[in-house]
Amino acid sequence: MLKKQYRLTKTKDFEKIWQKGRSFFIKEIGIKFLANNLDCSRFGIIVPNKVIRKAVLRNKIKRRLRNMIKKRMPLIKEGVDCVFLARPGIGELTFQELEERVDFILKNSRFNLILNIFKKLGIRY
RNA sequence: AUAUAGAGUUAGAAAAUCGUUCUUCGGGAUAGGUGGGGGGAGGAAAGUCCGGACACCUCCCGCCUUUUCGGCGGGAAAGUGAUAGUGGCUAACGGCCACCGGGAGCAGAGAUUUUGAAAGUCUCUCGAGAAUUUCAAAAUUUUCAAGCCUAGGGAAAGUGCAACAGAAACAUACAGCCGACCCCUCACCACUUUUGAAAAAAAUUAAGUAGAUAGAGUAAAAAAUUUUAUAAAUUUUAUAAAAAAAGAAAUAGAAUUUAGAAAAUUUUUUUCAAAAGUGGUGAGGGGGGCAAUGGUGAAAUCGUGAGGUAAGAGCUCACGCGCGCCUAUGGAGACAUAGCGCGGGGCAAACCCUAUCUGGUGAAAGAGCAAAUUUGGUAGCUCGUUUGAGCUUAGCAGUAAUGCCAAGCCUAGAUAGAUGGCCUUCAAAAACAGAAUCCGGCUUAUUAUCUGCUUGCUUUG
RNA sequence: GUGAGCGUAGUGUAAUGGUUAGCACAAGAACCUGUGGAGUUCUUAGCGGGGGUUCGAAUCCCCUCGCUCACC
Repeated sequence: MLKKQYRLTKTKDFEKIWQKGRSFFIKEIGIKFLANNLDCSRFGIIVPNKVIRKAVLRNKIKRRLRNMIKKRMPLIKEGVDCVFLARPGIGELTFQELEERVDFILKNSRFNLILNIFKKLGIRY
């Protein structure tokens, strides 16, 4: 789990992001985000009941996404609220495949979600 | 020892690292944060098919306080819905336990049939046949241990339903059978009565006659007289009785005597004809009796057999089945057995009736704190919330479900919702699957391991 | 968490407990036409699954699977 300050907990926040946020979707996964006025970024994960029927699988995907986010926390820009949305087909992916998809979303530099610290440091990501 | 329907147990372990939640401890003035220790999904957490706990609300009753408000205790009429063998268990249940009834039916056992083998017996054509017994196999069938299935009140309150087929689906009609009973018609037979005809016999009358013939045969009858009696007149008369006269005579009557008809009438018998009546037989019709027969169907007035009857029928009997406001015995009871009686279709998972249970709403119940913004209240936060119909072990009661009691233990509590990522070893780490107020059941999904009541087979004693 | 409804050929849909589950479109074959379309004729293919009640179940009852909707 993320710490509480990095989590989105209120229904209103979700609604706000859903209405005003910008989005990017691929087949298995999508992301919506909106700038907030805080120092840190907050994250939420949505795995709808209709996409995955079984509760065990649903929890598993949440756990995996949480872990991935945790690993990439330092790379992500501050002051953004992100909501990850699972889409049909995500249940058949392995851990590595899901990791690739998440990286693909985050790397999409159109929205400058990932900081350019790597470039500054000279590390190739 | 092995296999096993069914039933039950367990649900990974150890190690490293990154990370999460609850709790506890440390330093710290507090908060935030940080460090150490400990705990952290299931047998189904699932489906939501039932039942309860808990909370509030509605209505009614009682008590307390009271102008009211309110507090405590008890209860749920109708309706709706549910349940349905008996007894027990339970907080409660549609659950569980034990039993009862019903069903299907494996093994086993019995019976029948067939086939084969063996044994002795009998027969004769002397190498075949016959039946019997024993053994084995197969088929059919009966009874069926253990185990399995069973929503199992009421069809002797009422309504309703049963396609097609069938005469007919619960009401007795139709076809049909019968000809016992009643009525009518026809035919035949028998009997009785009446009438008529014919024949025969007998009797009566005719008639001891007619008529004919042939005999026999002699003194009777009558008259007169006398006597007696009676009656009337008084001499006599009448009647009756007796006696005598009367003989070869009197032409001695063919008077007498013997034999002897017919017609007619009546009766009986027989035959024939007609009418009426009675009875029988046969045929037909109507009334009547019957529900056996009708082959269809899932189901046909209980089944089979015998008696019985005009024909038939539980009409009677035997065996078997069913039912009961009945009796006895056994049982706590369902019920069982025996007797007695009845007389006998199905469906209530069709409506319905009976009995029992059921007031309503669900954690989005409910209680509290409370920002911007003073009251109230909203956002939000906290509680409810995991010490409970709890778990483990032992003892006692009970066939069991379960209950009582003792000791020990505390064993998830999240709230965008906690167990994951990477990696090593244990052979393989898996299947179904994730708590959301809690608990008891049911149902469904599913893997591996273990136990082994029962049963089968084998071995040993 | 609570409540309601639905499931029938490839698709859409009908049905009183009782005929061989009907209809339309689609699919296939044949005919027709110079060819195609249209048309005509024929064929294929079905009650979500399991169990029960009943003589008989798509229909009644129970369990289950799947789908949809409503409340918040």
